[in-house]
Amino acid sequence: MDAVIQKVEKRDLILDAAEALFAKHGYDGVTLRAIARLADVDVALANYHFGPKRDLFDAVLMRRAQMLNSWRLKALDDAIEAAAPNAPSVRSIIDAYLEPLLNRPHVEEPGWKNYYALIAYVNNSPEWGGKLMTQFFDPLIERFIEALKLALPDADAADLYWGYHCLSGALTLAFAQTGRIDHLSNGLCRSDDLPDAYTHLVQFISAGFDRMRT
Amino acid sequence: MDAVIQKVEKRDLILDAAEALFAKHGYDGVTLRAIARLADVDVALANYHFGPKRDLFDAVLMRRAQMLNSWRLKALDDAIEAAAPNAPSVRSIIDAYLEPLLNRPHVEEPGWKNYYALIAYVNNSPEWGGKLMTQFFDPLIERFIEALKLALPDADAADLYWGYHCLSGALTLAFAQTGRIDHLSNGLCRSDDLPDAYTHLVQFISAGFDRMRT
DNA sequence: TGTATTTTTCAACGGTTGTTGAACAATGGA
DNA sequence: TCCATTGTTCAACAACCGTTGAAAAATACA
Repeated sequence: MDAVIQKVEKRDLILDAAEALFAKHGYDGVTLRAIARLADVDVALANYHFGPKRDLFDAVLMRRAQMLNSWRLKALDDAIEAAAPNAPSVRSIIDAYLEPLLNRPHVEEPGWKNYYALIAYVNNSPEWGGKLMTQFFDPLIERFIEALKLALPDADAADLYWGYHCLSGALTLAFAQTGRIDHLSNGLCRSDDLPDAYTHLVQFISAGFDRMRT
Repeated sequence: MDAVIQKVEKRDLILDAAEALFAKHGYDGVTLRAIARLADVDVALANYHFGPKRDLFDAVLMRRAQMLNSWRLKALDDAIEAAAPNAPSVRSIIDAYLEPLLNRPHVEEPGWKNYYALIAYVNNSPEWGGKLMTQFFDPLIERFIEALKLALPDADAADLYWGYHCLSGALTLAFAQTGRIDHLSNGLCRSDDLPDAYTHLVQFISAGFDRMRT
């Protein structure tokens, strides 16, 4: 009976609304007025809490990036530890990268699905892909590359980087839920079935790295 | 000495300028005035030739999609014929999908690099990825899926569709030239080196499909 | 309670957007 | 040459943009 009624801050409502709209229409396709309308809040309030529009965009990206990075880091450490003193398997490394996207208490929350679509937008944008993704995610990804070097000691370094690039592109598109695979497969596969996408991604991407075993 | 001086139509200048800007900033990040300025043309002219902004965007997409589709179709037919009466190899099919992006007389033309970046934007957009990519490319892709079924007769259909989805995501990101892999690899790999990207893509993606051999 | 601080609203600013209709220039066939 | 068609420019429209400063409301603290 100690139900905690948490007051929902308007600041968070703005973040949620911005996340949903930025994910659907990109940075320039969204107006502060549309965000304010969806959050049921005055236009000026976004500027009060976050400053200019661009800073609000960064705040949306940052919020979940920190959570995701810590989950992935722990999953990777667990995989390495579980295999010690042997090297971790390729598959366990790829799984540590993907599994935190799903198997956390948050899966149901629609905000995360929006966030995955937003990351796809950012990752593929020549304007921001190089800078923002590097800033938010690459320190962690260095760790995954290092782990892959343990699993594939004879692999060429450039091959590993290009391999991760393939993983990144495949993952962000698959989790962007664009509806394309639904059309292409005539309904056999569904964009919004992230667990199914996850299963196929692990399989397909692991095979790509495994071939680097010389 | 029969040099043909071809008059450059302003209509084409608008298409080129729109392509370059849409690729960099997305649909909503570009104004008709910016396009007109880059093409050195009056604002109203875009509307005269293409109608509303959205139709200009479609025209940009369509122009090279038709060329690309015909080249890919021919490359696929050649691969199937070369292997006949045996089934074509996975690698030859993937190569038929990727090779036309590079080995054509146009490689030097910067417009194509812009176009590849633009396709990455469209493919990953929840707003258009499902509709536009389906409309412009999927009829051809059905043919590639059919060819893959010949090469992998025991593979599950859903696996093939998800496999193509991985290919599509990896390809569009790699060819978007976002500069991210440059940062991540500390300059070892270069985003704008499309031939290098192509080599690694063929290798990595072929491995993913090859594992479907049961 | 009264006061200081934070949060939220309101109204408005200058600037930019896509689009339009009318005027002007270029072109092509008679 | 003339005219009809096509291509291009110009000026302007209403609508909307991000941002701001001041007023009002809510909250926190004494």
